[in-house]
Amino acid sequence: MSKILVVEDEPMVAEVVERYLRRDGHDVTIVFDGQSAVEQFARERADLVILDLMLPRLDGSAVCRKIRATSDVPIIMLTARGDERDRLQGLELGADDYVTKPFSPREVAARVRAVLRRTTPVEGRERMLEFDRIQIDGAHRSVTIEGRPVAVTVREFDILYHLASNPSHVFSRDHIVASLWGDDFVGDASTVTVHVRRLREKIEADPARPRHVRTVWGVGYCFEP
Amino acid sequence: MSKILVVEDEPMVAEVVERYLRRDGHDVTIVFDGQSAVEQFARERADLVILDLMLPRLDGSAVCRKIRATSDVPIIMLTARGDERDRLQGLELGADDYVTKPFSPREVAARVRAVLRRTTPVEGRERMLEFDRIQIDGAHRSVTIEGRPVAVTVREFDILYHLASNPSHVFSRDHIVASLWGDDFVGDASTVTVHVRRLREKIEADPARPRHVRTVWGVGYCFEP
DNA sequence: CAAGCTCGTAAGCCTTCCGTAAGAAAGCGC
DNA sequence: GCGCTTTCTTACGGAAGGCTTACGAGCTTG
Repeated sequence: MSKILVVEDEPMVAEVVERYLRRDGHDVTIVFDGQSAVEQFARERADLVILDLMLPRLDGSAVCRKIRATSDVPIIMLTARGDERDRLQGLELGADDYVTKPFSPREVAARVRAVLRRTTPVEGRERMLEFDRIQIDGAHRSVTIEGRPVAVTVREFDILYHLASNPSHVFSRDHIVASLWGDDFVGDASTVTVHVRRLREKIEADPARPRHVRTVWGVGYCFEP
Repeated sequence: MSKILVVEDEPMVAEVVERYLRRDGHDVTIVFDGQSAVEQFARERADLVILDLMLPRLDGSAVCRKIRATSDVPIIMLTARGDERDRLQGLELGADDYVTKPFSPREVAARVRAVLRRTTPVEGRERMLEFDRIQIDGAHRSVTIEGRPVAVTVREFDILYHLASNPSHVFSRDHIVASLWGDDFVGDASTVTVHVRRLREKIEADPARPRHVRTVWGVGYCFEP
């Protein structure tokens, strides 16, 4: 989904944050000190930066300034405590949001979603996904295969869109349910199976040997162009 | 559904939480102090731990550290508001989620569902391991050899990934079983042998003379790029 | 209100995978 | 080379996961 650079010197913290962000479908890179952060960002622009304030070699505020000198990338600061001075400093430096330690990784993931929603103008849910054989129009919620329009239902579209927005990434049934139905859905994840079945019936040439919506045994489904 | 260990010294709170979790179909064990928590966890691994921070005998952060030393089990912390936050600081992010008192049991149950949903689908390691001849993609759970995709099963992938994440390091069969199946696996370690055999059949040019997954006689297996 | 969709659930079937056991082969010490 | 241990190889029954189908509930449409 988005490329995120995490700058955090505590490996355990970095790893947990990474896990949660990956689970949201992001592409995560981790560096452990300020100097590496600046170099990594110069080498490959990220869509969002998560930046610890206390860092070895080059501290967070300096990193923030250096990045801000060349980019408007959204930055989320991790500050040591609920210290007002840190917060102000962070916002002054041009951070978009801050999270104070101790924090739950879940909270960070939520902030990331919020910031991305804010900074990625409407594009998120209405992208046009185009592949050789199949086009998926997020704005019109329509699907065409080899130029032929195909009628899919709401659920079918959501699943297809979700899978196709990260081609060849494997999503478990549970993940799909959580993403599309919400965390409070009480039902069975096997309902996804049925929707996928019906979806295949419509978009696959041979539903028994699916080409686009693949089953990864024991794991979940993935979309292949 | 899942085995949950609740560590909470206030019997009434513990009981209410238990009732709600049982209603979700979980298997609940309750202990009332930190020392018992560690012992109980050593005796029988839980799928998730709910851990009060204020505990007699051994406090929550110490319990968390002890558990974290041997396991990645998801932990949800119960913390009192305000004054407890400082103590959490030393704890950093050993926990996967926090709930602050006073809380509704309903909320705890919801968090449990959310955390389990996040942690159940295949462990969160998703690094890309790239070598000259072979690439192992943790996110896609796919393996390619000389550009050719190879279909491997869940177990085979887990073993390969585990070996390849430490190239040239020798892992004993028992170690592999413990890491991938969990300590409570009752079966024989020879099952690893069979999986390795099947894996070689897929990724080795000459399975009888393996190049990547080597046997170290009397010790175990190791991966060589 | 009837007809038509869509959705979620349940049940049975089928495929794939897993763990075990048992004999064969290979490596090691002597 | 000989006995011993460790690993390889193979086959098989059971388990787990996925597929398919059918059906009833809820909604929309005519």
